[in-house]
Amino acid sequence: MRDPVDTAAAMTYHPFHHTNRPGALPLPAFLSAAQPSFFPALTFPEVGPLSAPQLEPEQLGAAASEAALRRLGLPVHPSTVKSPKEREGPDDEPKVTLESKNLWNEFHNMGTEMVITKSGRRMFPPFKVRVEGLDLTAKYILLMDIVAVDDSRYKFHSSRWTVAGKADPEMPKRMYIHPDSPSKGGQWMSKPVAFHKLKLTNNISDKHGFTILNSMHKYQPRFHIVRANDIMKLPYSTFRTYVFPETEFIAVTAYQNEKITQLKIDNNPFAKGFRDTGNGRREKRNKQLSVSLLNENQSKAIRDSADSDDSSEQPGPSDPFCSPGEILSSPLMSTSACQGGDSDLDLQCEDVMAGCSRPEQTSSLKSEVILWKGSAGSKSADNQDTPKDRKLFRASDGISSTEMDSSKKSLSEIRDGIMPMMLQTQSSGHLQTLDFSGAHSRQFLTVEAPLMFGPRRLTMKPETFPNIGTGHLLSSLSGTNDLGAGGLSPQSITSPSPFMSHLSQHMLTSQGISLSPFGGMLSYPYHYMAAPGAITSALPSSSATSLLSRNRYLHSTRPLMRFSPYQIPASFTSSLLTSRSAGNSNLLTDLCKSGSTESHLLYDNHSYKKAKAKQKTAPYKATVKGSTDELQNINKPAGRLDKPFPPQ
Amino acid sequence: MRDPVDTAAAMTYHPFHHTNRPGALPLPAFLSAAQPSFFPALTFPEVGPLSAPQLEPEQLGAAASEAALRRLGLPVHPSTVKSPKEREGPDDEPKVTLESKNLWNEFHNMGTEMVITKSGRRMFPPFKVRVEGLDLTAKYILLMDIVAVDDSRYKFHSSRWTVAGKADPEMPKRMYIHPDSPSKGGQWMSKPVAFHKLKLTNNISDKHGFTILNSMHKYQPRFHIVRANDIMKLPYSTFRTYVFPETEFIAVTAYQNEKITQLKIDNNPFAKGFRDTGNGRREKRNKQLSVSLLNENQSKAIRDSADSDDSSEQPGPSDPFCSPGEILSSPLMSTSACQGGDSDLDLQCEDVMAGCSRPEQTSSLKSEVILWKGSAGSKSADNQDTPKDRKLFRASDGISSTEMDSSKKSLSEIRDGIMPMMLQTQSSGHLQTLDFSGAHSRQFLTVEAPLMFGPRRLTMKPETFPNIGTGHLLSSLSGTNDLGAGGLSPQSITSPSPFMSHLSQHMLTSQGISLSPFGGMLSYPYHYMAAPGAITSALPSSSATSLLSRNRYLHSTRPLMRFSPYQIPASFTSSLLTSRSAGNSNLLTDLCKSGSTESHLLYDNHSYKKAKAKQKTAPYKATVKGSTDELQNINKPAGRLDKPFPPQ
DNA sequence: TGGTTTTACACCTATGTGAGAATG
DNA sequence: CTCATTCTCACATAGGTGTAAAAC
Repeated sequence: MRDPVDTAAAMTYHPFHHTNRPGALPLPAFLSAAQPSFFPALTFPEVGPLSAPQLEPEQLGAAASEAALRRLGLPVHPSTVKSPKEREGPDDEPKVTLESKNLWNEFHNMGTEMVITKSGRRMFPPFKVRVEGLDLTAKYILLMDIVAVDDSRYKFHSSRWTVAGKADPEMPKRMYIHPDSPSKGGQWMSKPVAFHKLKLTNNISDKHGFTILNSMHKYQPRFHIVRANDIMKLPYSTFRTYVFPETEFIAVTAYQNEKITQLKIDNNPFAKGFRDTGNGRREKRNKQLSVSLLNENQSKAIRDSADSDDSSEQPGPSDPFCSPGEILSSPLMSTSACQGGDSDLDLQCEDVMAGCSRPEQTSSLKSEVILWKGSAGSKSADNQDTPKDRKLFRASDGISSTEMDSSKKSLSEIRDGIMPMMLQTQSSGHLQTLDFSGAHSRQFLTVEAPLMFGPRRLTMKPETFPNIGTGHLLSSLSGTNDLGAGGLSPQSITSPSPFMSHLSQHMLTSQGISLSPFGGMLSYPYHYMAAPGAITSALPSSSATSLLSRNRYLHSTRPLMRFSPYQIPASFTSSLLTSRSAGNSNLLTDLCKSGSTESHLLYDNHSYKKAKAKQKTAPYKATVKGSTDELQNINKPAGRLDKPFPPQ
Repeated sequence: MRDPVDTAAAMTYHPFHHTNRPGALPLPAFLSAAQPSFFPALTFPEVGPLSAPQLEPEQLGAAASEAALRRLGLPVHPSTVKSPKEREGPDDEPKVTLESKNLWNEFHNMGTEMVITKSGRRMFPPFKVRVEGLDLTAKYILLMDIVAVDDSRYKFHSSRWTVAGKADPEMPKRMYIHPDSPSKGGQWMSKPVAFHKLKLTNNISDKHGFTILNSMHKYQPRFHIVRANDIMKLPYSTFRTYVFPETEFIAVTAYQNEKITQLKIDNNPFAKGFRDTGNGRREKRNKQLSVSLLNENQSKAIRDSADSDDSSEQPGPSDPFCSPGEILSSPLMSTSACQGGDSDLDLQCEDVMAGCSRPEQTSSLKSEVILWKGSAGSKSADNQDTPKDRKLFRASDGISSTEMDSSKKSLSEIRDGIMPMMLQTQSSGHLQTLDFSGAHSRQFLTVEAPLMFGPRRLTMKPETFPNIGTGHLLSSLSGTNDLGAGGLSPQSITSPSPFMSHLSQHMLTSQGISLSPFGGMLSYPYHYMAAPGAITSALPSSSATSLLSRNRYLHSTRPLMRFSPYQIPASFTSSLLTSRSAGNSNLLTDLCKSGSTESHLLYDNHSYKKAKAKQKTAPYKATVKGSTDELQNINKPAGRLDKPFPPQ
């Protein structure tokens, strides 16, 4: 990974222009072979840039590879039917590069852990990407979300992570809209796009709009690009989803692997106080400094250089701003970052550096990227391993990308028991004017756009999705866990069904703004929040109700089925579009009240936890079937919601 | 200043292409008139881009204008003799724009104050510039320094700053090399260049490499661009110096003007805790919120938006990374930032935003800039006022720029008692290999380049420079205070003279690296540092000694003469090239020891202060002449140094 | 008991406060 | 010795981070 050769040839994913790296390693046979065989009869009326998986030689470390292989339900090419004119053109084949790849890989190689706390915790290797290939003047909305990787719960035993049963139910995932959205392509491309404000929490009652994760579960951050000049248009826009396998992590409430702890301490500027140099951090440590001595030292030096690095906007407190890990090729440290070629300092990294928005970030261009290419649809095994069973297309120097268009009609064909997931949105909307006034003297934003939600169709093959999925898209599904190949029949918003409950739900709290299709402002977790006094939103008992996102637990009396993170593009999601911005809740709540609102205490923290605990002991299905009472308890508040959506 | 018109036409300084703004105000007559008359017979074999002052209409506020007028000794065109082939070509006419102009102006209009503390303090409106017009692939070194504006000491009385006597002696100023240096033009231009790490201190024993300033004195930050692919080549490279008058400030140990305090609180993310919203900051306040109500509110809202802004690299702790002030045209707040035209949110600021590296920084493009154009040579009055006496060329929408080339032979002619300062470097160098190893596991940097220091010639007219000058270039001069028109005779390194003591001194501590022409590493303030145990550096008593920079106080037995900040390009400086990077001192010290070193406790803090105090009561010259004993005390350690440099 | 989770803490960086100290 | 100007320093605010012990 620190191979000079790697740094020489920057590989970023680009749909059409894949660079073949000279020193590229051969792609595992099963992967290469799998590619063609898995898409024999899939129909791609309009083969999008991502429909035909582009395989790149793998470059990731062993750990990364393993983890990668374990992940299935990869990106799905929606193969939505788009007329040529509707396509976005050649300028819309954005290339996305993960920043701090080296750092991410270091973590990934030993099993990244992300602490989740009640008050919310940032991700440490910060999730930051560099985007290229956007239309300079077109506006885009960039988002990210974090979805469950599988339906397993993990435990850290004897220095290794092992599966420890079925996953706990996932809370609906929020789509985090980058605060700068919408912005012009030129702006987005001018510098790496960071998602620092996205916080992770394990507090299911979180009112900040943080991403709620389950401890000891594995997650995968995803990045989305949507060409839209208005957040209100998100639901009908094409989502281009990028997944960087090395950003996978296991959520924990306390670090399990000491090596991870050490890596965090060594790299996170905010944890300087725990570094060996003197103060704090008593015992432990010492031994785990040998993970890969050379690498460690190198990267350490590199990271520390961030201290003296000034290039970032406003590095702030000692540099917490500059993710040290991405500062890998500062001109002054090119010797360590770019070991290849030139002995002349001045000539190093020239090609790579040129055009980079930040010298420090150049490194990512030099580091390899794993390309995960998802095909249309994938069959999901119960758990990890047996990669062949899955339509996982993986390659190095790339990322997986999915494109879906929820605003256009889409059709799909089912072949070989595999079918691309499609969502058809036949709008019949809602015109509303939302005046977003952030609290705290924030900037004002007035949006006036039609918000349309209409009949939608979802066609899919259930097995395609692991039991634990995004949850933020279709957080709950009615029906059995093994539907026929024909999948669920199309659901229309006019015929409310739990199945569609989350499809149209919309919630934006980016920039402290929450909006709902109902014309009111909603406090962040309105659809499952149990916070006293929190207005949870309007629930017109008519068709509009189907637009409301509901927690999957609402339907726990039936087997839960969730989409795999890799299979459900965020575009369908729409569910929770949030952005951390505490402090505005009052205003939002008030605004919400002004609309047609009702409080829905879906369930409380306590009962939820109880259910969760229960689940840990028994397999998921067992829980669903055996302890319905418990879940019923959780879903009590859902009763109301269930009315318009009879358990089918 | 918030005039929409201003924001429409972005004016940045460009040597050849000066844009004439429609609504430009006429330039003060004396300025226009002064220009030609002051350079009647000056010879400019190769008229550099800056030799002929370009005047731009003024746009600054009253306060800014006043301050600007008060400043003299403006940029000097070195008129160095450069053969056509040696010139850098048309690609080397960089345009530089100060970021956060609005914020800077807000501060400037009420008298910017910068707190200096023992432990070092950042500047608050962060000094950040956007550079354009560089050669994409050529390497550049960007630097900044802060120099005294005049030789006055100030006091804040009855809500206004007034002169309170002669200035105290200045400590040698360090040239802060941007940590990313050297980097390609493309890299520098890809985003604003920030100098966050530069810290201000009043601790003359500072070992961090911070910039040492005198409290209650006025300073002017300067920005320099040097086309060089190696830091070692700095001394022989052409420096393009840019001065933004609105960044002028008075150093204070405690804020004097409450309005400034409030502005800081309102804008500095790190001071959030003092904002009115609840906690901290008890009394005071309330009234000073009316400076310009509308503006205040606007900017306030704008700044606060930084909180939700995520676009910066790693906003880190609460956003300290994004200087709120510069976040003036975030896409979401364009309504307030861009008052003109479109009502459609999506269409606002399009032209301005396009191509900007950061949406927030776009604002600077819209704000006016003051252009200060210095001509070759200037006559300096004793103090402020009487602007006519000075060759001050000033215009709005520009900055002053100076170009000097210390690596080429230079000749000058003396006319009208005014002569451009010139420095001729006839190299006869020193080949050395420096291995820079930062402490703290920092990155490694190995530089192998010839470091040449040879016979040099300095021709100048003493009166050209105010008594208080940069100090970092020629911090002390032997000879009388009023030399004849012929100026000092050329000094050669082979004939050591105090006059040249600082010319060749070289010290780099950027990235925690200090290098000296002697092949050893030097701890930062080695030439005047009094810290116990700190190695102050080698002082070979041979010709090499003349390369060592020495504190001006070493020569205080003679009248002190310093260059005006505007007249001495940093290129000659070379004296102190530093960059904050504490913690490396040990290593550096050790390395220093490995060379031919000796400890020189030049003087201690106490005696220094004593001398300073003394100076406050009596005019500068008086001090020099009358209290030699006091100064002698300070210079005691200098005795050793004086040996090779007999008091002439 | 043991695996998790929670929580009060201490540390880091940055910033302004305000009382007390140093200086004149 | 007093008064006023300056300066210093312990604090408190803010936010992020891991720790260790307690809680669950």
